[in-house]
Amino acid sequence: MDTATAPTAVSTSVPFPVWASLLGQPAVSGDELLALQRLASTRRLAAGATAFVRGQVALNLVAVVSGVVGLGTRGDDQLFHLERAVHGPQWLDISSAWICGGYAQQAQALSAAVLLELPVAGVRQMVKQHPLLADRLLQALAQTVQNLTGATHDLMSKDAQKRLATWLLQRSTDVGLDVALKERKRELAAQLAITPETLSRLLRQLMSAGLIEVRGYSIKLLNLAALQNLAHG
Amino acid sequence: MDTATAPTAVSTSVPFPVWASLLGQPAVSGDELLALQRLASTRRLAAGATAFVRGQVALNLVAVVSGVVGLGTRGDDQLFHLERAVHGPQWLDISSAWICGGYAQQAQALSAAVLLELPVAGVRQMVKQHPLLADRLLQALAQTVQNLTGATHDLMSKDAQKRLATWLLQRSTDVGLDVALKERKRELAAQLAITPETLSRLLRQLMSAGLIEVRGYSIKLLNLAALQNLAHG
DNA sequence: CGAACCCTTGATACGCTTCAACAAGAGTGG
DNA sequence: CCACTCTTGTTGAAGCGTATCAAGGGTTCG
Repeated sequence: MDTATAPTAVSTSVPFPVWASLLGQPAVSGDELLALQRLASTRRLAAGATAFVRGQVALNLVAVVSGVVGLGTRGDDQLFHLERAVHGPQWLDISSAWICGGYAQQAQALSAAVLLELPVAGVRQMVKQHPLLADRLLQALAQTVQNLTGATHDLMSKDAQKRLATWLLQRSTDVGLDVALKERKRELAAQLAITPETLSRLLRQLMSAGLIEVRGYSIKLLNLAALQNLAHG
Repeated sequence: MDTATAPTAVSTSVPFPVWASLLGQPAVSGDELLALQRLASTRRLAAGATAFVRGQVALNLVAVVSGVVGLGTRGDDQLFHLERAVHGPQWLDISSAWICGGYAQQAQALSAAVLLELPVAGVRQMVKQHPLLADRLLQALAQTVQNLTGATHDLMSKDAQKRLATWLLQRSTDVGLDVALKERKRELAAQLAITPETLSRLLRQLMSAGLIEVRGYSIKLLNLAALQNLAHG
């Protein structure tokens, strides 16, 4: 257990790059940033701790500053069924708070993590005087919509192999031809909406076909063209 | 063919209830509405006409005023694969335009339809002077995110029967215990991400179990409790 | 050392798709 | 009017894709 077993709400300063990552380019002015800083509060979560549950009244825009937080639903038997993993710094939920109603999902820290919480009431006030902030928030929400649209599309019209190929290619553009898994394979499987067993079989299958090379948590892409063909064909 | 074979861009006035439906409550002021009216342009689409295609640069927020427009992707062979049907008055795409990049999906009129287009550049200007509009847009986007989150969740953790039960119950709350299909069954199937054949079998199955009664395009729910049990269990 | 994970592998089962055939309207033209 | 075709929904048989269950190997850690 960490020293921070009880989630504490402290007004710690959040580093600038975090804001840049959340609000995108062009950067908001230092003026607005200061106001945001005053509004924001941070919360430390121990691994396994719950950030919020489905249905809980959403008063804050929530972001992950550092660490990994999983989004999903609690199963019937208290068990947590992971659907998506969010690595900081990134928004965790910018949609629920704008609407009267609760969070749509449950969030649970997969590692020790630091959360950033922005009371939506305060943000509403700020938006009135800082149009640029409104623009950044609209863009962030729009990006979320695009991502989710892509995810739904993939789920509806691609099989597991195609989804895996798509995921590998997306990761490769960030890093290079070597994809180093930052997550457990079971978390990757959850993101792809398949079981760990199926993921294992698919990786073996792609390896046998000579498209990739798997060594533990490091995957080397050997045949980009074939992978792209798989992903989009 | 209709009289409007060529999509025409005319600055027709859009009725008030449409704006109310798009922007939600509390209503924006008449002042802002007038400015929006000046900004907006409408486009008539014949059945089958294409509103926009995937990748096309998105300059407008797009809404359906009346009629039905399908969102999906063009298959390999020019064929259109339907993923979601949008009935007017409702937003068709409020996310793509905010981001540098194109539309995420293709949109095609399923019936004769009227589109409303708002140039995002103009909306950006308006947002600076009308904070209430910004708030309404944020809410609309947030609602879209919630809907998509729900959709992805359903796809990942519910089988076809559960999704159908969920859909029936959702429709029933709007209308009553009789659900009258406004769409072809194949469109419903597409929304549920199943084939028409499977939908037919599922309906028969639920009918045999005495949970519903199907007569053509009208479905009567006979056992709400059992359906809810199916949907959420 | 055993315990607790994580990943793998195999056998089997189930859900859904695909393909093919067919019935029931709706529109069309002889 | 009938024959024709087009569309929509239904039904059946077969097959693919993925989940589930069970077992075993590799680590890490107490």
